[in-house]
Order: sequence, then C-alpha cells, then structure tokens
Amino acid sequence: MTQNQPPTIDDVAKVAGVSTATISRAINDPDKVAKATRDRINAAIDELGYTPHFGARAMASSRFKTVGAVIPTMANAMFASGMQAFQEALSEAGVTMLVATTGYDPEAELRQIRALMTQGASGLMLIGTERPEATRRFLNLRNVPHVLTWAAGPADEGVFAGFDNRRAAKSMAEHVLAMGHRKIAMIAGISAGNDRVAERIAGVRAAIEACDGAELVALAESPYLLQNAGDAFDEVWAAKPTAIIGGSDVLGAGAVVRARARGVSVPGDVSVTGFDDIGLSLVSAPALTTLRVPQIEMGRAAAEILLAQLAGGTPKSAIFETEIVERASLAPPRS
Amino acid sequence: MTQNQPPTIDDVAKVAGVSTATISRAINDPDKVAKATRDRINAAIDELGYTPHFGARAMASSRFKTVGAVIPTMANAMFASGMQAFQEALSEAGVTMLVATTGYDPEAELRQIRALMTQGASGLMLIGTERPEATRRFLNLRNVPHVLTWAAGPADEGVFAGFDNRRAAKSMAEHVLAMGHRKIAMIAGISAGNDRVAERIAGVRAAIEACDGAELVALAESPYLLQNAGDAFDEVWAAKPTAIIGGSDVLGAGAVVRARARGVSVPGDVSVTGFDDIGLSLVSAPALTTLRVPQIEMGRAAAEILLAQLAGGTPKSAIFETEIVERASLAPPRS
DNA sequence: CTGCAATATGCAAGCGCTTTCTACGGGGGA
DNA sequence: TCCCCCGTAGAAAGCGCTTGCATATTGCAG
Repeated sequence: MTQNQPPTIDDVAKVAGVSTATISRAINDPDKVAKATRDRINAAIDELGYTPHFGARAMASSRFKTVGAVIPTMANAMFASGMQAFQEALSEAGVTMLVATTGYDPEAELRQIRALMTQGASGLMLIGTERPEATRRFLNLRNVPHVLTWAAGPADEGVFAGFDNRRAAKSMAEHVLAMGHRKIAMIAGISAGNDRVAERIAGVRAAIEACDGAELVALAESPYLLQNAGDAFDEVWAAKPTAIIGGSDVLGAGAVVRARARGVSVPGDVSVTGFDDIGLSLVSAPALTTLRVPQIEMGRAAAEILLAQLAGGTPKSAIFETEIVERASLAPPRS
Repeated sequence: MTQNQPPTIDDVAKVAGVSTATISRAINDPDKVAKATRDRINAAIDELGYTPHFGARAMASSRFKTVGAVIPTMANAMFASGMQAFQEALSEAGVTMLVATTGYDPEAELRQIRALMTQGASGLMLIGTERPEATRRFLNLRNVPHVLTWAAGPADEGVFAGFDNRRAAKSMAEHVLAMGHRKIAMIAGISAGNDRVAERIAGVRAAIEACDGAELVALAESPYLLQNAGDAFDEVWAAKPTAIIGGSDVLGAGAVVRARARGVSVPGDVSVTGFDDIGLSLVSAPALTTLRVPQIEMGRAAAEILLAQLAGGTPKSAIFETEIVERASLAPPRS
C-alpha cells in the first residue's frame, strides 16, 4: 500500500463538477454557495478524504494563524498544565499551536523560534525574560508578536502573562523566617540561563538579608529531577539548616524523599518547602508547604494576550499573584 | 510599532544583488553557491531577519516534513516524557512536531487529525488502538503514515510503538496475588473510549479469574486526578479489599494519600500498586510498587518508526516489555 | 414576456518558494 | 589558439489555494 498523493482541490473540483473557486468558497464561506452545489462538494470531499493544504492556504491568504510555544521541556509538570491551558484557549479560537523545546539551552531558543516561524507561526509564547542578544534582536527585527510567561518584568521588556518570581520566592522565605527559622538552605534549579531560578534565589537572599540573625547556610543548584534533588539534599544537609527552601516542588519532594531515606525527620529535624504546587507536593509525605503558581490562568492569559496581539491590539501584561499553600512540611524549628 | 511584512526571498535577493534562485540554493544546498556570493547572501539574510516561509517551501517542494501527535492531554506526566522523547528524536532528524490534544474525547481526535494534516503534517503519532469508524476510514482513505503508541495490537491494526496493556496489568495482578492477596479492588481510569484502560481492567480480571479463591471485590473508574482517586479509594475501601490495584501512578498515589488521611495504613491495612512509574510513585509514602512503562524508549521508537514510514519504508512494530518495580506499598496481607 | 437586480459560478492572477533548464564565463587540454 | 567542460547564476514554470472581477443564471417586478 503506497501513499497516494493527497487529493488536491482540483481533484475535488473534477469529482464535484465545479470550479476550484467554488470549492474554496464552499469551504471558507459556505453561504456563498448554493445548497445543492455545496452538498455535491461535501460529498466529493468526503469521498476523497480531501484536506486543504495548509501551505497553499497560508500563502494565498493570510488569515490562517498558527502560534508557537517554546518551552524548556515538556517533561515537567510545571509547564505541562500551563501549556495544556494555552493550547485549549488557542484551539477555541481556531488557532493551532506548535511546540518546540530547548532543553534549558538558551542558544537553542533562537533556533527553535526560527523553526517555528518558518512553520508559519505568526506569534510566539516564550518562557522567562532573559535571552541572548541575538534572540532579542531577531524578535525585534521581525517584530514578532510574543508573550512572555512564567515571569514578570517591566513593560519595556515585553508583554507578560506571569508572576514575579523574586517576590514569590521572597514571600516564601519570609514565611519560613516568620516560623522562626534562621539557618536556611536552598535547593534551586540551575540558574545559568534561567532567569526564573536566578530571581527565586535573589528573592530568598533578599528576605534573609533583611532578617536579623538569619543566614543562608547553603545553596545548591540541581536539575529538576528527584534523584538530583536528593543529592542536593545531602549537600545542603551538611550545613545543618533548620529549613530547606526548594526552588520547585520536584526539588522539595526529592529532598523529602532523601531525608526520609537518611532517617531525617521532616519537619521535625528540618522543614522543607516547595514551589509550583503541582500534584507531587500533595503526594509527598509530609505534604509539601509550597507556593501556588497559577499555571492554568497563566496559560489562558498568555493565549488571550497573544490572540489580541495577532488581532492588532496592544494588550497589557497580566501579572498574577502567588499564594503560599500551608501543608505539613514546614513547622517551627525544634527549639 | 506595527508588524512590518516579513521579508521575502525577493527582498533578500534585492539586497544581496542576486536572483532568488541563488538565495534558495544558498539556503538548501550551500555547496552549489560560490563562497563570496554565499557570504553576501548570509549577510543580507541576517540584516533582514529573513526566515523562509514554510507554506511556500512545503508547496514548492515536498521535502519539508512535519509530523503531528494527537494525545489526550499534556497535563499528564505519563505522556509528557514520552512526548518529549518523541519530539527530541524528531528534531534530530529536522522534523517539526505539531501537538494537539483531545481531552480524552474520541470524537475530538478526528478533528485534530484533520487540523494537523491541514497544517502540513505528513505523519501522525496516535495513542491507543480504539477509535471511531470515521477516524479509521479517514486514516485509511488518506493512507496517512501513522504510528500507534501506549498500546500494542495485531499487525493488521497498524504499526505500534508500545506495550501490551493487558499483559502488563495481568502481570501486576499476578504479582499481587502471589503475595497472597485474594480480595482485590481496582481503581482504573475512565474506560469509555480508552482502550488502554479497558485492557488494563481486562488484564486484572483475567489474572483474578485464573486464581482460585481470588475475587475482584470492587472496581472504580476515576479521572486521572489525585482528588478523584481519593474519592475512588473511599468507594472501593468499603468493599474491604486487602489490595488495591491502581490503573496509574496518579490513581495509586491518590489512593495512598486518601488512605493516610483516613488513618488506613499502607501496606499494613491495605496494599496499593501503581502503573507507569512516574516520579509520583517515588515520592509517595510508602513508595508505590508500580509497573515501569518505557515511556522514553516508546517515544523514541515512535519517532523512528514514523520517520522510516515517511522515508517510504514499512517498519515493524516495536513492542516493549514492562517490568514490575517493587517498592514499599505492596506487602502480604495481614494474616 | 421583457429587463434588471441578485445570486451563483468560473477565470485567472498571484502568494513565496524550489527546481529544471539555460546561459555565461573562464580555465585547461589538445 | 581554439573548444569543451565545469562551476556559477539567472529565467521561468509550477506547487495548491484564495479572491477580485467577469460572466452566466435565476427570479421577479413591470
């Protein structure tokens, strides 16, 4: 069974006995075609399994929109639900989404952006604010509508659908300090080329510096994997913190698991917090005190903003508040 | 700042002072263009921020490939890593991936397939084997290369990159029975329109029926959400099972969390198992005994198969073995 | 019946790119 | 010195579709 050439509009025209123009109209603007003709055309389309060719359409007209999203990885629950919401909102508007991933490599982003634009993406959803000069230049040169998510920043850096990572992390650190902890450790993601991580670290630092007697006794950077987070736990545990702030739920949960394995009680011997509020934080035992990131709302907002931009508008950033979700992994230090 | 028209190959040609044909060659087959000319062209491309228009390329040539993946949802770690692997393997081959989701609605699948094909997808990755007649007809009529994943089946149903859900579930049930359990409950996903779930249920049923004295005392179907899994736990717990087989890790972990909340000890009062082996199963306390599904391998295999099909070959299915991962949530019943 | 406005359909010109065929030089072998 | 061939670049024909404009039809008022 070889792959037969996909049927073209000409084939349909031949079968239906009308011109290609009529087929096109029957598809795009059915009212302009008489019912009888339309029925004949639809029958022909069904018979042939005809599907209009995107490239040709995109070329002949400019109303067929596609937008692209470039994210670090899909294998991270944190982005997954936001992307899901983004895609749902887009498809309600009849817009298709293209996804590409960078694997947290900032250099890869520009390549992927180009690839997506080549594919016809007329708008982009990007994560975070920091990017190489070459990427900014390209975006600027081509003046591509794009929305930045999972972060927030001044209006001159672009339009955001996100939240302030520094402020969020600061609030979490303040919460930990308010519990009475003074010797704090942090397990963050890899900060190189990741502004969200850098901001979170900065937020935690700021809170600790503002608090008399508090000290960041250890800071480890770890990939977003349970295993690595466990190793990072071992590393920071050596500094005897009374609380460990995790830069994500994966990191917090990984620390809890390793603590359990080491016979270290949470929150008895050490408190642990997470960040993101994904399912993992609930399953963890003890359940992780974490910071809820409004992923779904962010995804939807990003879609709405992008759609508005494509429609020629200049929508404002949507900055979301985060909130601390108190669960069992954080308690006052043993006195 | 309005969006200026994207530069076309003509613009580049004008700037570089050569014909469009030369530009095209410089991009697609650089060796055919003299170095000096090529440099001039590249400079012009950079200056203008030129990106070839996909539609036009796809139309003028047929070597620009895109493949589509239709999955139930991205917000499920189970698919996420497989998709990530799929996409990575594709992009190594220079093929772009388009993603669409159905939200577990079988009717939505055909719509998404059409949308993807319209977008230029020349191959598809689909989940599972069961689909409405209309979808099969379309696939058949258009003779679209496609690979089925997360499942396995006879060769006449298509080419698979997956595993046998029934056999896997059966092996898990047999493992539970071998531990001495006789009153078994199952928390499965929603079986309507989801062959993977139906197969897993069938596998569990088969194992139990083959075992004297064993009984499936309760079967609940639940969406893949922790909260719902908890409710399902309450439901099946009423039937006093000594072991609960979860149809996925989310389901198993949700059951464990709820059991903890109810003061039911796992595995003391009841054993619980998972399925998939995603991070969740490790974080759960006790860690979930589960069944490892080779998601990453499956994703890569799916990509390789699809690529081979697009290249005109007729690759064979890749069926993977699953393996039970013993952890702490399964123990012999209290005697 | 005729004439005219609608309404329904066809014609053909592109959209931006690739690719075949052709043209032009210039270098090396005879 | 002349030719031929190779390397390089241009001209032009589509790829499958949309759409403005032209051309039938049809229906209805007069």
